[in-house]
Amino acid sequence: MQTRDKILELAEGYLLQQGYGGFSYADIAKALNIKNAAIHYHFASKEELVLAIIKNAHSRFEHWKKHLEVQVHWVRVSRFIKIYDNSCDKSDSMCLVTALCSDYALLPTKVQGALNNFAKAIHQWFSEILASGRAAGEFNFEGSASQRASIIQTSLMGGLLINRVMGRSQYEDIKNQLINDIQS
Amino acid sequence: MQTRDKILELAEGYLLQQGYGGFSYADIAKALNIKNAAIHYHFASKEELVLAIIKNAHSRFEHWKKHLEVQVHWVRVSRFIKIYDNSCDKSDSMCLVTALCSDYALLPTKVQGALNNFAKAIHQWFSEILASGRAAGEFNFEGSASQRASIIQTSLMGGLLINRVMGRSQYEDIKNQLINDIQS
DNA sequence: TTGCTTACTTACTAGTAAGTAAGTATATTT
DNA sequence: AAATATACTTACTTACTAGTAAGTAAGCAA
Repeated sequence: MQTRDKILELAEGYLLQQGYGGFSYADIAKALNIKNAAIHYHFASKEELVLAIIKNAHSRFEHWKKHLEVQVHWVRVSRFIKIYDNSCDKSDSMCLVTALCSDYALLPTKVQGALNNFAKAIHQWFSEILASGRAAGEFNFEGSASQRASIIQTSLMGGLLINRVMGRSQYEDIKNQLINDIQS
Repeated sequence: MQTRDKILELAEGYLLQQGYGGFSYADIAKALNIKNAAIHYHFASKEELVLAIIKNAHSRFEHWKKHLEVQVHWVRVSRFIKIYDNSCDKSDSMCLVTALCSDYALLPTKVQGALNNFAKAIHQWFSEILASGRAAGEFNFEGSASQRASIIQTSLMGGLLINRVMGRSQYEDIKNQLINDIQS
């Protein structure tokens, strides 16, 4: 594994745990036993580094989407929720959207833009799944698919945060009830 | 208004917008046209300052609760939601729990503890309102009151975050559907 | 074998973070 | 009038931030 990829992986981990302002080049350098400047060689600025993280996550999401196209709607939804479960397992991380939203005011404009695109892509995909899943009789819920998608997404985002203070059981409670709320 | 209170008010505003790591004594000093060290006179450390902010918010919450005891359940719930609306209005702030949860790993232990108590108090109050409101026939929803409280609270938390990238209309969508979901 | 690229290190800068020690002006108490 | 407390300022420290300039060792290409 190349240094560049190790930096990306580590930085993403830190970002999800501490937010944009919560990690430094020094943290990464120390963990990889390289020098601060070596990171600057691969990513000229923190802006570029985080931009690369978002780009990576976005492209992973696109592949994940395509990979799941063969599945029925409820499998796709449960896999979507599983992503948040994994964040919970992985040292009480936030999701990428949450981590960046919470530091939104500190973000360089380009990072805000990339985050915007990513958040929109997730919401659009999830809304479509819920809409066509309902049409297919797999789901049953009140309100528009877009509204239901927003509630589930934001509740999982908040759930990962509240997990940090209230513990895993509350996250599980939320998740189970969100699933119940779309059950036909 | 005393300097101490001005510091508290300003610091809370910064905390809600930028998180724990996102504001500094210098920011506050500049805004109040005093020196860095003057803040240390009132609050020896950032830990003490944020502890005072949480204590303040917690006691405001207790008074608010008591003040609303005469109201029917649905008024109390709509006032609760109104708090999040106000955060949205006030320069796209997060709520206090969100702001602190997102920087949880950076928080001094005492701050984590105070946050814990505050988050628990909110959830407990809200669960009780939903439970007794349902018993009184004012609400109708699936699952336990605790689960429904968690969903509404975390979804509003996430809603305030997503408002920053997706705009106010998505927040409003979430809010309206959350209300619909408990309507009898 | 000379030159160029890759992937760094060394050594630094300017700026900012929280925090502190000592001094000062004003008001209050004795 | 003298002593004390309040609410600061001045001037500083230590530690860390992102970022940079210059140098270097290894590998590949002509």
